[in-house]
Amino acid sequence: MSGRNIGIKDVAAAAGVSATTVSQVLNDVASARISPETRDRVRSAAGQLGYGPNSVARALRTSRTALLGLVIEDVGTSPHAGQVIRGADEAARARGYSLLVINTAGSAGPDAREADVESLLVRRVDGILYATMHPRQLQLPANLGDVPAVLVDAVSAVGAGSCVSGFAAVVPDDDGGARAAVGCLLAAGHTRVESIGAGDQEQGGYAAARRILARADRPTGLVCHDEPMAMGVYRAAAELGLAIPADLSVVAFANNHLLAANLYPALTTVTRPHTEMASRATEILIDGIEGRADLAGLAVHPTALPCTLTARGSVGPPPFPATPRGNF
Amino acid sequence: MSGRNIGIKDVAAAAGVSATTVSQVLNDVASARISPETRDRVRSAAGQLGYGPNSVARALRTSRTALLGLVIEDVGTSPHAGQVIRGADEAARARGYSLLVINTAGSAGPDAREADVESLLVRRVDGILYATMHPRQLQLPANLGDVPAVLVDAVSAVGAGSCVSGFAAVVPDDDGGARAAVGCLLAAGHTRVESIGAGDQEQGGYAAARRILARADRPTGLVCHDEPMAMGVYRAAAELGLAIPADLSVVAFANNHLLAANLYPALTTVTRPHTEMASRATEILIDGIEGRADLAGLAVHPTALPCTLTARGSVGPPPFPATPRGNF
DNA sequence: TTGAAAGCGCTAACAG
DNA sequence: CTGTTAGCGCTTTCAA
Repeated sequence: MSGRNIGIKDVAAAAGVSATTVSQVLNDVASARISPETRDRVRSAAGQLGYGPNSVARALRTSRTALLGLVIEDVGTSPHAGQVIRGADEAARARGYSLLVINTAGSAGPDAREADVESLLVRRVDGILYATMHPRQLQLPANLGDVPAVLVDAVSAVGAGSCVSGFAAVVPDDDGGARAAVGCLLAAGHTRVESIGAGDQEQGGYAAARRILARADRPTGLVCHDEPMAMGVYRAAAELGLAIPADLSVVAFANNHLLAANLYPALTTVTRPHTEMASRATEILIDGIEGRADLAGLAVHPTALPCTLTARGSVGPPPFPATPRGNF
Repeated sequence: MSGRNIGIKDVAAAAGVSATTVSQVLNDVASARISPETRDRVRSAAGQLGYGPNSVARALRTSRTALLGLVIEDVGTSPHAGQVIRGADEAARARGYSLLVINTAGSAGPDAREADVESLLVRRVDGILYATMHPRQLQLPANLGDVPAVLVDAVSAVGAGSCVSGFAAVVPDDDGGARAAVGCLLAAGHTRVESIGAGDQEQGGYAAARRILARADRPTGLVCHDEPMAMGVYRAAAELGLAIPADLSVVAFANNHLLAANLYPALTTVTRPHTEMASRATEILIDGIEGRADLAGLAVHPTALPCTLTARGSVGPPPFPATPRGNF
């Protein structure tokens, strides 16, 4: 029942004051000297009537919408787009902002990207979060510069090196994540650790894993760059008679909790902090909008957030003696 | 450079006409009689100046924001929240609307849900899409009724039966999906088909699968209610020496393409049409907002959209003779 | 300590 | 065929 159609002047009438006073009381205007009694009267009248401000009118007047645009790649395909949205939503809400979300194809060209941003600018968003699904350099749409903007998971191709025209960015500390992955294998006692990655994607890493694991000097620990690879490794290991983790330990960069937890053995993962990156980026953006932070200054170096190692069942001590068992 | 700060009167001045004329030309107002020459002059002036309408001012004037609220459960946890967002985004954009997205915890109580909706109402959204992550009856927040609303993946607990207070809803045709799942097993020649579902969730269905597959009269085809169960079945089968699909065929309700495609053998799935449900719901909602459809009328029966069977590698003909091999 | 007045940019009656 | 006028609900000088 909260009256969506009663306005400031209804409250004013009910409280026996002017609209100005209502506005000042309800917005806690610092410079306004208003007696405590009046304040009470206004507030209770507002409460009584179920008054809620009309954010559209306010936006028109102040030219601030408290709307944040979120451009996000491949929502619905990528497993972690949702985490980005959640992080941004939480942080935005905590500071009184709302999220205008727009999906963009990872494959989209510059024109389409510019149109996506434009559709947010038309809405007069106060700022834009630009999230990509894989950490990378990005050719950004030119109109992104029309409002404060922060990148999530990507760094500006333009800004790299030339500190001047870049955007503030929040990225995962992949190097640290890789160190953590290798480190957990070393800590378990492994000495022969390899990684299979970007170049080995046929059949989700299965072929590469077959090749690697068939070698006499095969590694006892493997770091995978994503989930499909880990699954390929599991399959290859099973076929070669190698048990995980008894004969082979596996760690993977992965964000699909559902998958990692339900593999057998459950997959030890390094996860990128998508939710945190998004909420951090959102806070930076809002600070920038509100003049609490200098976005241009922050653009010089991206903010890197640590990845998290989640130990599950796929890492154990190396076999000893470390002789390949083969497929008998 | 599209001038975000040049207004209708700048265009009017440039074209030598009044603001009214500009507004009418640019909005193609049907009742306006304006000469073609004037129209041209206005349009080219607008183009020249890079004029874009101020949607905030327009919203204030017309009390229509062209904003749709999307309340969505467990973004970031659920694998298909993204698909819902994508479907809604596409449909909304196609009709000139934008999406205000808000995440809500699946576990949230009525008060929190009401607050979530309230935060959208404050923004003066023209309508709300309310998406849950599992098809089910739902206790809806009371204030959802304040604007046109359509449910995605859920039906109103209130509206069930009593056609009066319900909301229009778009749901998956799970029955049809189940028939398709069973049907593809029958078509492959199976005669002993079972399903493992809601009651068997410990260890993702692994325990249930062990039990079922150990029986002498074990089924040769299994329908799983979700991905973790399918993974549990794969594991149980492997341990019991049952090959998929030679000894056991598996179909699962699943939306995680990444997972299904990378299991070995790849998992045959029945997928719920989340993207289509969302875009359909969005269209219905917009039709309702624009007076082209009667949402109350649609509330009587939810719109059910068909699930899709994707044949991958986990279904084959049953073993013949169909004798259990056991674990020798 | 409070109120009157102006105006954000736009649209919609109504007059010409 | 086109322009004038009013006003959406709010904030913000400025004056009282």
